[in-house]
Amino acid sequence: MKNSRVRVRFAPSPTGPLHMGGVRTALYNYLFAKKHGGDFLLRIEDTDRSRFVQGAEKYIVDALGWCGISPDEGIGAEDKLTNGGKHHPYRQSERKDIYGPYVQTLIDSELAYLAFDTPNELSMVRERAMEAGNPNWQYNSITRTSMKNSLTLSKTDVEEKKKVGEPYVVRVKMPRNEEIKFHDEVRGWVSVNSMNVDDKVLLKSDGLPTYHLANVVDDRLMEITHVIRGEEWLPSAPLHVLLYDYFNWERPSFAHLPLLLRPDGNGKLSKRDGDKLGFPVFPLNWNNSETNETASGYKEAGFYAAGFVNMLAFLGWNPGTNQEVFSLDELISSFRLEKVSKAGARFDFDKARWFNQQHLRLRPKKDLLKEYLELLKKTSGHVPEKNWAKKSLDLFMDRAEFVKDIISESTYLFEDPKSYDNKVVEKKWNSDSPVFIKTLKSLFSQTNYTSESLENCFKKYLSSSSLSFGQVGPVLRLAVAGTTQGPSIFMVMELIGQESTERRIDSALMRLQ
RNA sequence: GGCCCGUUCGUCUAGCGGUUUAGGACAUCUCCCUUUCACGGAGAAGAUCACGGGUUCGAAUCCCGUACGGGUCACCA
Repeated sequence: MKNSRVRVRFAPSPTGPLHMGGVRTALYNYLFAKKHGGDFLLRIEDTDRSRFVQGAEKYIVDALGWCGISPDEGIGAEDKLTNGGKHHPYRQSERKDIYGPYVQTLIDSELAYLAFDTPNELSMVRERAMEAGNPNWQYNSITRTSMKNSLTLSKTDVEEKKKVGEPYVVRVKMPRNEEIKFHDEVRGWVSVNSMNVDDKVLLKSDGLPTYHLANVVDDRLMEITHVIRGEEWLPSAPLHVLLYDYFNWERPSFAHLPLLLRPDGNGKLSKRDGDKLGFPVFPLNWNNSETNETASGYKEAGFYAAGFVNMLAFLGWNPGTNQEVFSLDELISSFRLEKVSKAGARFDFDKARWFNQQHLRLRPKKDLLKEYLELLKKTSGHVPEKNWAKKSLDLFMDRAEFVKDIISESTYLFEDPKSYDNKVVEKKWNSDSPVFIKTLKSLFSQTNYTSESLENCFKKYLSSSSLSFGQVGPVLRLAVAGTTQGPSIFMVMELIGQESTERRIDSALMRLQ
């Protein structure tokens, strides 16, 4: 497999929306594939029909699409390749019939066996073990000798049971005492004694394979060269590795990624955290059709896909240089599995916002202007003239992390102040103030309403009346904008124009008397 | 609890035996710019590299133990 084309896969189960941890796993897979000129496939692992959630698969495809990490093959790649690719179907429920023969070869070579124990019987055994002080009963090389399976039952009994249709599962036969070793691309050598891994179910009684079997068989069939997945799979990796050996297949490379942790450090980030933690955990909004609640997504929160992806990439990976702001293409060329860290990473929303700010500044002016105008229209209905909008964008974008910040910071460009900042009123507004702005209003009316001449005019007034900027500036700003914050007041006046400025001054004179 | 994985500033991390008075970024604070707010610039504070033993002339870097954290123990993925 050393010389073959790199092929990786992201294989989520459609049990709900994909959360940011899942997106990161997909991202690392994608980056690795693209870095090596390989393929990134999306396979849906829907062998557990009881946990199937309507709309989840579409959500996964949409979310990856938004991030710009669309699959080259499989689900979501139907527009690129017929049926998603030559290894179709890519939905495990549709591959149901593929697994049988593989299970049979294992049974034939006595590496797997049939087990007739009912779920009820099993839970009773577990319960009894629990009472006896064993909290972790396992179906393994020792206990299987006293269970109802094809190893303990006679051949005719087994045939009889099969004939009458008694449900059974197929379990893998784990060796009694063997070191199972494999090399992990991020952790180095990992070794587990087979004693500690149980006789996992390979084929369920409903005829569908479990993840363990399906994942190994499909990865083989789909020619996957590198299995890159979350650390939660590390404990079952020895089983998967053993399965490759049992089938006599060359093992793919494995890489187990560190988990995304909650900001408080207590456990991994999970779907259930929803918005409880004060930030979205999903890439896109997700409507839960049962509860009719919406969990918020990064896209709708105003994040750029590029910023979101950049931020995710740095949660557990670092190029080893001081560069932090990366485009997708830059991530691809810099990505190396060896630079993935081993420890879990706590998510930090502040840093996420910072990444977005960086990407906002990287945006082509044209695109940013378009986004600004669109959001402006959507939120307030204002449709300003393009050149005018360009100026206001220039004025306000420095202080924004998101496009929506530009809108909220610049509302007074569109609407006369509804109220005046109380602190400034108390501090700066006095009996002289009305005279100042009344005079300014008439002086301004005799000049061009451009920031330059307005400012000149203002300064002339200051020197001729021996006034300081501090006495008059804030008062003017208060009257025009209602607040003391923001960019140059002369630029603001230029943008809102003479009529509006004079109206605001008059209004302030009335309301602040 | 068993097994597995991990542990460098509050957070993400650089570091892969000597170039380290442990570097960067976010957050925090100070100053400058702006008589505003941000942006920007300069700077400060912040990590005895979890702890204890080794190995070595020399360890954040290698080994062992302990502690702590996380993951996982289903006919779920």
